[in-house]
Amino acid sequence: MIETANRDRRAERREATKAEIVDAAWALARAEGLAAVSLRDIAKAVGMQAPSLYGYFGSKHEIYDAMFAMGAQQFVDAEPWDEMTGDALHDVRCIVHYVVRFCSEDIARYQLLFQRTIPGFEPSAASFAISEGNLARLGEQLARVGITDPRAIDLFTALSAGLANQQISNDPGGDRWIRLIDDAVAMYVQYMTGVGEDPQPTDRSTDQLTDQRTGGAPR
Amino acid sequence: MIETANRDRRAERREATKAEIVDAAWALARAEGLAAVSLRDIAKAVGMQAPSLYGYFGSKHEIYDAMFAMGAQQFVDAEPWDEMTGDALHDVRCIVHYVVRFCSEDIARYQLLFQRTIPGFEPSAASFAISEGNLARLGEQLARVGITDPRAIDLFTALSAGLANQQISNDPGGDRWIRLIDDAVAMYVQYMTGVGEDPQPTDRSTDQLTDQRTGGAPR
DNA sequence: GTCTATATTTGGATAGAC
DNA sequence: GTCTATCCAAATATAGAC
Repeated sequence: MIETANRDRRAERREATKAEIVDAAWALARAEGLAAVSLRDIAKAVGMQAPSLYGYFGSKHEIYDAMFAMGAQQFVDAEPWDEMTGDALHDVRCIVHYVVRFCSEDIARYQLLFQRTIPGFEPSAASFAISEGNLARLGEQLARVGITDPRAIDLFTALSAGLANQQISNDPGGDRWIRLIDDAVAMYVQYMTGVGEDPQPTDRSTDQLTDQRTGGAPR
Repeated sequence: MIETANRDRRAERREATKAEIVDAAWALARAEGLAAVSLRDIAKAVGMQAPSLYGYFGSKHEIYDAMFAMGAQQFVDAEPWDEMTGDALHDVRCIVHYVVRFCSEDIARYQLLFQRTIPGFEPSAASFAISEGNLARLGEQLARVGITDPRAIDLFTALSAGLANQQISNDPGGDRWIRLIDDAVAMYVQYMTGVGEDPQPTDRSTDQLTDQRTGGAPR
């Protein structure tokens, strides 16, 4: 019994140290860029020498994999699905806001999770499963507001990815494309659900994009 | 006179060699990834030793810069603007097709031109000017079909970038998002120009995405 | 578990002969 | 202009002492 207790304590300590290492790696990635992360710097950040890291991870790629899993898990944890109302416009808007903010608030995380920027790195099956779960739950939510066609879902991901990508690439730290989300979602939902219900819905929605803020200089 | 002629020939030869080096660098980037390009490999590809490259470029970043300029110039050269008709739907569709194909047919080029994947590299003013010219001409074309609002243009770039990004990241070599372009453009143009002109335009367009190809399994 | 020491590889870049 | 030789730095990873 005492032995088991000791083992548990040791295992807990070990997991805590691993988490500390991954946290340090993320901090470095955010500060210096994902590709600039080195074992030396990680070790220095946690008060170790580089070789000591091999007591916790078998290779640098294993650290990347743990980072990947952590990032994907963060997406799960902050999911906005208790805010869903069943109204398509509101719910889709809410989801896209969440996705774009999640991507643009941490570019390094975005690159590791959604781009292929680390040469030779691929997430393990376990880590990748977290990501696939995210996509599946997203599909469920879209289905709940009546969007079930695979092509419609692909268009949704393209729209979200495009807004996030432009925000990150062309206005990092700003909100130039974030401010477009509501209009983009209006366009999408309108196209998906049909606008025939409202006699003249185009007047208002078109104005939002073509007449409003015409004088506003984009960054 | 003879001296000038000799100088010209030498200059031409020099430019030809520089072009050869940049071509080799691009070939390596496409084969091994942008970050995996090394001076040694470039030199080997053109039949030189690594230090000889410094007779043509002052640093590796200068080679990246020349690659950037070449990629941006390729975008100019293949521009589809002699195919413009003045019809918004047709022209926008044509432009998006061009952009998405340009991006997805060469991922290394896409990464260098549109993502920030090389740590510490920024294009020179001259190279960047080519890119800005591209964006400006794109804006002119959109204006010609009545899309002038900065926000509308931003939404256009987001939509194009999103389709290209998803195509590259999730279906490289395929056409899963390329096949969505026509629908995406219909959605966009419909939202921009207003659908009030057509009594019931939503029936057809909605069907395209929600009912058509429902059984088609996405990759 | 952590360290020091080191192997190994691979880069970019420079010096100087030819 | 191109070469050989070399420098220097940085990175991953391993061996073995403590």
